[in-house]
Amino acid sequence: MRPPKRDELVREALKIFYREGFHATGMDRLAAETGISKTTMFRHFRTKEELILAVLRLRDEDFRNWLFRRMEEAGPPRAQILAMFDALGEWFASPEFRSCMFIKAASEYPEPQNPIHAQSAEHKRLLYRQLVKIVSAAGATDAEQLTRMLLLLKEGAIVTAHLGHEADPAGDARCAAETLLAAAEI
Amino acid sequence: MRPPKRDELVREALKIFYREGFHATGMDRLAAETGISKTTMFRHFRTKEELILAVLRLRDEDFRNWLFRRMEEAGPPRAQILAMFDALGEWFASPEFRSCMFIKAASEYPEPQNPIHAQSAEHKRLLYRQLVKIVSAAGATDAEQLTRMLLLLKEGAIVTAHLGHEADPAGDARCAAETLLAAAEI
DNA sequence: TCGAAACGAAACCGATCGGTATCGATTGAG
DNA sequence: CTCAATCGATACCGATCGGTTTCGTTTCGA
Repeated sequence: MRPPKRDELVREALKIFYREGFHATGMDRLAAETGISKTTMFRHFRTKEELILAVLRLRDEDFRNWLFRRMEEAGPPRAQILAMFDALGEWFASPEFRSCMFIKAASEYPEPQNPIHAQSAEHKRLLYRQLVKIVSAAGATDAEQLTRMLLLLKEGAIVTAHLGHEADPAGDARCAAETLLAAAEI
Repeated sequence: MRPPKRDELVREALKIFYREGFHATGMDRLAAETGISKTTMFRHFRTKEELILAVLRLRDEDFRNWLFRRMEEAGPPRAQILAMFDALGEWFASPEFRSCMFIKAASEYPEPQNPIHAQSAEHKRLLYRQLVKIVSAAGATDAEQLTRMLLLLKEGAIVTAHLGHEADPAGDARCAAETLLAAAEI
């Protein structure tokens, strides 16, 4: 039982930051809602920013693990790519869905040199590197370009699902992705 | 010279909110940076939220006017659609670019029933209605679905340009759009 | 059993939050 | 000229911000 409170804090803070936003969530309310004292919080993290960075690290791990595990279950590369959009659709349908944590973080910390912004960008870079392997395996001629296009659809679907009236952004994205794959002879 | 300060305030507040975020910008600092006294600010707007809503109304008008005027210059419907992505590319290249104001607003006010969130959603809806006419004129069989797909690319390009390492998200989006148009026989 | 480390309760810090109150100066239309 | 509306300066309000300090309690391995 070394630092269990630290992990518990990061997990709980993730939920609250995701639900309410970063600036809107004060450390006092964080302490009240998690049941973890402010003293303990600031013993593990010297600043709020450090806590946020830890939260984003956890989210990056959780999200990429979840997404690519879902995709792997689909079988061959082409099916894996399309399965990404099916997974997104399930995510959007959950009542807790409130857009992408990293898009939100970058929105609240807009300067590119900000550590929180930079770490959010890193998440997107890792996603890209992971996806480009699958697109390559699917036999794409220009796998990098196709990957970038597919990720545009993914990001667009996320913000549209959060902001939109649209019935099924994940389905639209999947449909567009099928067209892109067909044009790439995949 | 009826209420010139009001308009000036909204214009200046737009810049600052866009640059720094909503929660991060206090009314005191807004007064200091605009040179308009807090007294006057609160005479025109009863709350910060009312000011933000006015800012978003202005932004909605400005952005849609700018974008669709740019598109009209391109000539026929198909060229107009592609011109949207060229316009985005120019926007991304400007040093003041910091993502989409409405995506940011929805990020900071995540609950759908929040007035700021709702008004941001309304902007996206107006964009959709305007674009679907052009896509229809281009001769699309399912203009609504095609419009939704094109807007996914647009939103994806915006967040990727803000968050990304990517060299040219607008170019990638345009390229994907060309594929979608070709598949729709346009 | 002892000591170090992890924890909590609570008070405290200066700064800033959104918003108000008071009062006097400026201005423009009748 | 007058009167009402617009504006600014300044001080103020209670609440909350991120962060610290103090001190007492719990826990667990050596």
